[in-house]
Amino acid sequence: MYTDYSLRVLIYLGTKEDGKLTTIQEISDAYHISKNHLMKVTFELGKAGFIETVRGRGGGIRLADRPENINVGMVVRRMEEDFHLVECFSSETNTCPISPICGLRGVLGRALHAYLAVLDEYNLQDLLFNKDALRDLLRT
Amino acid sequence: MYTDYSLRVLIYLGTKEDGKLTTIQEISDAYHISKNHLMKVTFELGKAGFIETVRGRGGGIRLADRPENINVGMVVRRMEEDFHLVECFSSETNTCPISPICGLRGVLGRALHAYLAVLDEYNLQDLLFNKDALRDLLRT
DNA sequence: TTAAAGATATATTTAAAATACATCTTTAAA
DNA sequence: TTTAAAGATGTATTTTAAATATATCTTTAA
Repeated sequence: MYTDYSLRVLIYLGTKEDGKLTTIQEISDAYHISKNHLMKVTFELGKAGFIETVRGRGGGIRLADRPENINVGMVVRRMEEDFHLVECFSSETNTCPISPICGLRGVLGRALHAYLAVLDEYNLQDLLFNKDALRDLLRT
Repeated sequence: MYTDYSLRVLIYLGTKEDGKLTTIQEISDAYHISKNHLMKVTFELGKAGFIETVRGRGGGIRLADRPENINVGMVVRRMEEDFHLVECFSSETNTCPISPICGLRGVLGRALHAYLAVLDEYNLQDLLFNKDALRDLLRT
């Protein structure tokens, strides 16, 4: 749900010097997305432990760890709560009568596993290989 | 978009005797989903060549090929037009300033590829291994 | 010729995402 | 010690897309 914006926030923070704080306003300006919405994203990123948040004047957010240690698969798993491809993935709302014996969930589950396995091969550092160019595009 | 219902329609048709026609009404009743919506799904399934449609009295729909020859990956690819995980996947509406040099699209693209590769390993016949039980659940 | 079936366009409803608004808490600086 | 800048948090509105509904048309077997 917050996956897109979460990754963008982490990329933004990754272009900053280590330990430097960044305000949500600044990221909101850079990507032209709602500051209020970003506050929720950063709140979740903080709860999940990917970033540190510092309240009060002079505060802001920063990566909680080095980019090499922030795994893309983990971020997606934490920020995208339901990978609900077909109705039967969420048992509360499922109404499909064949779900008890249907092979679909297994097949789609295996596919999802493969999807996340690829993301597990990458960390934030891999997305920052051209850090200088990213900085340029984000500070114009 | 139509993926869930498309697969359910194909499973339903797969439980029928070869060549037998099934009305959309019948499938709508079995799954308790909107007949009008299913008509759009079957229309697309027909256009994509997965089913044959027969208009007029006594008409209906049937699989266009044997279940072994209907690949799950192909169905998902055809029925789910946009696998739009982050904004930059659809260039028309993309506003992300870093998309020209961002590594995210590549990584997510590779993950999507792995996802579909798993689905490519399965065909409709694989989803019908317990055809009799499926029939029971669908005709009650 | 009529009724049953799919074809097709438009409109409405529903649900979720995105955004906006408002108020609170924290904390550094004046 | 007050104030302003920052994040925290809850609620409401807007936007978008999916799902459903309505209506009319075409096809075709009985």
